[in-house]
Amino acid sequence: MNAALQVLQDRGFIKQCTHFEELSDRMDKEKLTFYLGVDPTGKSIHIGHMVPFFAMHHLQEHGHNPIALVGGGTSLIGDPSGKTEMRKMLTVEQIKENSSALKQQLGTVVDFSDHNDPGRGHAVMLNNYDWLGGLNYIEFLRDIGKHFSVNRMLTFESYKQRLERGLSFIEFNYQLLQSYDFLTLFREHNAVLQIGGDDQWGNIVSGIELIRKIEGSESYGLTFSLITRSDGQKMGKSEKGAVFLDPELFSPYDFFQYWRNVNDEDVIRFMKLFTFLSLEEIGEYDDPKRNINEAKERLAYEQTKIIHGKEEADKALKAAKSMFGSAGKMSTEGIPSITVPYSTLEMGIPAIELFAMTDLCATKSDARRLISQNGASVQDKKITDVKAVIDTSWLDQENILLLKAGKKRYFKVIVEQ
RNA sequence: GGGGAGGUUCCCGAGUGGCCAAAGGGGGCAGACUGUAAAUCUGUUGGCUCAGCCUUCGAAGGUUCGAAUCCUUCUCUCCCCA
Repeated sequence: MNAALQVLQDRGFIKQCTHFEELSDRMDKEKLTFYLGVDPTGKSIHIGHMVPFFAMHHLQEHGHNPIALVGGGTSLIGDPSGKTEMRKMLTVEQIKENSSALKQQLGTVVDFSDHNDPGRGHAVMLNNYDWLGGLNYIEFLRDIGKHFSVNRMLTFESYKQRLERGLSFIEFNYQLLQSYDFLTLFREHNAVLQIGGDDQWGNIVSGIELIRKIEGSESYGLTFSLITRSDGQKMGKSEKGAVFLDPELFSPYDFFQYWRNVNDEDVIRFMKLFTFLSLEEIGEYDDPKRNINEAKERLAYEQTKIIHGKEEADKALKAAKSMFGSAGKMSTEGIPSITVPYSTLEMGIPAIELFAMTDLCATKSDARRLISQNGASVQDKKITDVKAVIDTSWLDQENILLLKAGKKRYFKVIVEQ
């Protein structure tokens, strides 16, 4: 088997492939250009979207050339695959904004630079709005639409589900546009392989058929397992909402904690998918005699390093160790914080208000609840009185208040003179 | 175009004049147990100046001492027929 495919196989990425043998042979002979569609539906992607990008990374490292295709045109429509409802349509401006943020985030795993490393492929980012935006409806129907059979489209799993609940015509066209994307990239960039999550299987296959019908050429599709957690929770969802890559939306410390707390059953699998550690090294952690918490810590560290950089990863690790470690001086670096003026504390501030100011509690009622349920601490002292007041006597020598909610959510309040 | 069913608190989903801040489940949070895990059990889950008050049941009006519940108009969704 081709080396690059072997890597993906061994790491547990691959779900389905249109013609595996043929693709493998071809990848042995030449460096391919392949593409992956990304929907710019938000300011930030979250880790649930990352699997295909890690796959992209591995392929790039083997010399193949990635195209990250931003769905600027298609997201004006919304892909019905796997969704129970129609998606919100976005404006062109929103999409532009989202796209640039996206590129930066993808840059953490895919190298978009103009490097001269001969072993590594060159990546580009394109936007399908460039060719979909000015499309002529009549021409499109005549040239592309005639190749699609409605009967066949209705047999696709992704449409079947939607037929129960209702499917608008606009969404029904999504498959045609995505197929047209593949055709365009095939023609203009010689892209012969499309990768994506397994929910994209139907759309990918359609694209391949379109290319075969119009160009008479072979192209390939490769999909990756949709990652589920062993507890059935959706990947990338946490109590704080989606685990975004944008540090503004989801702090590196919480990001680290998210990975630190994955289920036992998921650790090794996630190490393979979400880190660049060698399989040998991962194998060492996959040993029942070994403390599984070491593996979790490593997973959290490596993943944070990839997305937020070494510095943030070190900080998060250090903070985690001192917070949860038995002894030693607390290191509060890397813990999410807010800054308040000294005067706020001088008069004393109700603990409820203090907690409500942080991300630990959404409202004062929330803070009240936390305290009455014995979940709130300041400087490691449990607050049991709902009416407790915090003043300057609580400050440590660095003028910091360390707040804790529950057993593992920390927040620090920096008091400025 | 005709006919029908609906829009309830984060989600699903009860409720059809006062006992409704609204059952039940899911999810979240907290506590117990632990390994910063899972599972399990318990509590909690609109806001606030918290024994009280304020704002919520698609939107706006109306009836009533009193409306998520009744009436009117509007709006959106789904289904059947054309």
